[in-house]
Amino acid sequence: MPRANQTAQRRREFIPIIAGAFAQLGYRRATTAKLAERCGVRENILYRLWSDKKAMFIAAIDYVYERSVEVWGGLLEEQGQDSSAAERLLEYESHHHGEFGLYRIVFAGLSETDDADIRAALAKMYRRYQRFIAGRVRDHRADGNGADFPDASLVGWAVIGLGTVASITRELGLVSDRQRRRLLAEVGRELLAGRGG
Amino acid sequence: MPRANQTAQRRREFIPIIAGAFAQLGYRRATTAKLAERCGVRENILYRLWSDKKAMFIAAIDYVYERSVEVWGGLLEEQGQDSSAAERLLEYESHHHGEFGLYRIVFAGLSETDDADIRAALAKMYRRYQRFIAGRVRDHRADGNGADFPDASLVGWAVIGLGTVASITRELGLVSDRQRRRLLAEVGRELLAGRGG
DNA sequence: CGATAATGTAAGTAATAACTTACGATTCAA
DNA sequence: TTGAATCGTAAGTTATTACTTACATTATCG
Repeated sequence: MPRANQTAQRRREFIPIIAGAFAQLGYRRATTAKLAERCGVRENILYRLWSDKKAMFIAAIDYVYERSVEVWGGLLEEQGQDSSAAERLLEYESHHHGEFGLYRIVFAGLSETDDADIRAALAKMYRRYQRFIAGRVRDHRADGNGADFPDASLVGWAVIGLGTVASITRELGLVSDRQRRRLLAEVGRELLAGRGG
Repeated sequence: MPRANQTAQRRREFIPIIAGAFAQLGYRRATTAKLAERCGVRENILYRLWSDKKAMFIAAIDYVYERSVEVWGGLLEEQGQDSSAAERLLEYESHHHGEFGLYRIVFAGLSETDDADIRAALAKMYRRYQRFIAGRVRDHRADGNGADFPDASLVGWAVIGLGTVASITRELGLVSDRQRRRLLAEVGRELLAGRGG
């Protein structure tokens, strides 16, 4: 009998490295040669694990989203605080957002949006992201904090927009870290609270 | 004597076409062959007008920004209305935003941010864009509408974020046109007004 | 052991795309 | 008319890169 198949294990081993490369370099510059080099193997090894480069990219999107959700999930479980999960999420993001390269990968993907599979992967990720945030906003408001306008689903999108622009300003060195933290905290809190509608 | 040099004229003639191609295809997919084809000439003609592809891209960024500013400038001059310029800007953007492909070009550029020249062009564009919006927000508030918190400069960035996420949702077909309009109008108006701080 | 499938290396291939070169055609003042 | 610069075409060239193939090595389990 031959040796056991380690495919799943190796995928798990390589995908953080691959995601990091896509985040750092973008889709096109992250050549398969570079990906392989960073993984410490030859290209054909990667091609045994994924059908093509696109599949590697989509796997990276999924991975990076899951990492984010893990962190956010942890924030939800921090009980016994007087802040809501939504507030903690904002607070966390204002300090650590974009840590896993989510936004850089998204930008890379958005330049490839005429590819149906990449579009679908991004769309799924955004939908789940927005739903998660909107849910936290609803919880926050249900606890008697703030009004119901603009509605939580719109606020979900707006918070994503806030995170995106925060990433852009960091990427391009447009504002100081302190200001970026204020942007997320002050505007984010304002969106969260809504208006007495 | 030879014939007159038409360089500037031709640049003006081609750049909208080139900008359109970059917006539609992204940086890498907009090959110089395609750009030339759309302009109805051969590649070397473009290379006589710009030193390289990067220069074409940066020219496209500038062009697209200037088109936006033209439109917004027009909105400012519409006097005799009871809405402020900031409100009209939001209203306009909620219906027509992204018309000139600004966001698609930006996404393309953000995937090339390790190129110093492209970074610089994008950074300049963002700074001017944010300053313009923040100025309108200040005017709006100075007329007695709303408070001064969060401050106009942060709101400027937040509005850009709003426009960005609106473009993403459209790009990926994530929300209906109607909801996207609500996103810009309702959340935008909320940001504009600020809180009674 | 030893057969077998997994794992690895190294080289190759074919397509693409940025950029160039050679050269002919056109315009226009002198 | 003509010479010189502009304007145009058509064909290279060179580098890159996604993906493949051929083949050697290794680990496992009956």
